[in-house]
Amino acid sequence: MALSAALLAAAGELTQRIHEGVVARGFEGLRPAHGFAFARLAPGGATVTELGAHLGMTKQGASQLVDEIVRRGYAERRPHPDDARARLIVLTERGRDCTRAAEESAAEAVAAWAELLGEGEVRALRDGLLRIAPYGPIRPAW
Amino acid sequence: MALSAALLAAAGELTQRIHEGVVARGFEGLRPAHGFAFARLAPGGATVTELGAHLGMTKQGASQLVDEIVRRGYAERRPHPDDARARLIVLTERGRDCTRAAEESAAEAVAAWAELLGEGEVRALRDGLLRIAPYGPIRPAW
DNA sequence: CCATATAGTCAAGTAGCTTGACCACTTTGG
DNA sequence: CCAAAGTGGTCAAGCTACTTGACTATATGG
Repeated sequence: MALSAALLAAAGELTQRIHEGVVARGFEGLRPAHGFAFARLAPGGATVTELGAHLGMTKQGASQLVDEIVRRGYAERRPHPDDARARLIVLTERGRDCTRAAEESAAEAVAAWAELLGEGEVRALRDGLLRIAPYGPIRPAW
Repeated sequence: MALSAALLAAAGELTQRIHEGVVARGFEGLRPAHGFAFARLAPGGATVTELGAHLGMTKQGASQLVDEIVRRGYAERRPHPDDARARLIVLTERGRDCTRAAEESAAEAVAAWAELLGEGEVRALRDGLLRIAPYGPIRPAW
């Protein structure tokens, strides 16, 4: 098995585990894509257009995604402090709870790997991946 | 940035690069999901049901995907040698060319990483990921 | 042989996007 | 200061890649 196949398989596995962990902690009706939205919203919120750029989709698509998470109580639309056209999307308390749940699930998955590989090798993995992965908009893995 | 985020970002980046490489080599109208189908079909073909299980979708969904790649000349449906109900989906010559193009693109991306990390570290990355990634059906990364 | 299971397809429905049109507000520059 | 162009957001319609449900053809096990 090649590096590329292993990487994609590991990413798929991780996504699945995070999602299962989030559901197990009582947050339903969410898809993995929402997690990336939450991550972008968590530090201070974002506009719909910024969110769309981050997720690699149109602002209309992002707006629909925001509709969903607002309807489920994870976020809310506030007037933007500096621009009357814009709205600042911010997480609610429930949204922050859910974000923490996702972080815990991710940490759990990584901890399971640490048992297989050992702490040192996990750190090496992390460092290698960090040097590979560029910052920027999220891309769907497939 | 955490390991999990780096892993997902690297996987997204890789998928994007493979896809770009495949397009650059003249194979259009394909999505990343098709690559996983090709990988399953390459060694001796598979039935629609097997393909669906591998891709984590229903047999109807897999059948529609097969319709597409057959229409574009990448695969063909043959009678199954042992079971008159079933059909064996096999890659055409063009399908095998496309599979090779994808492998080349993946190798190119990995080679670029090797320049950043060095051969040894890439091998370490590969080994670590292989010990993490289980075999089994493909899961969408999100 | 007959009952049940399995492979595949057809048809209709759905979710999650896209594109296009539009309004509200902001920025730019003469 | 104001007109023109740009930007943020939404609404509506359409599309695509799936899903579920129903069905036919073949296989399998008692």
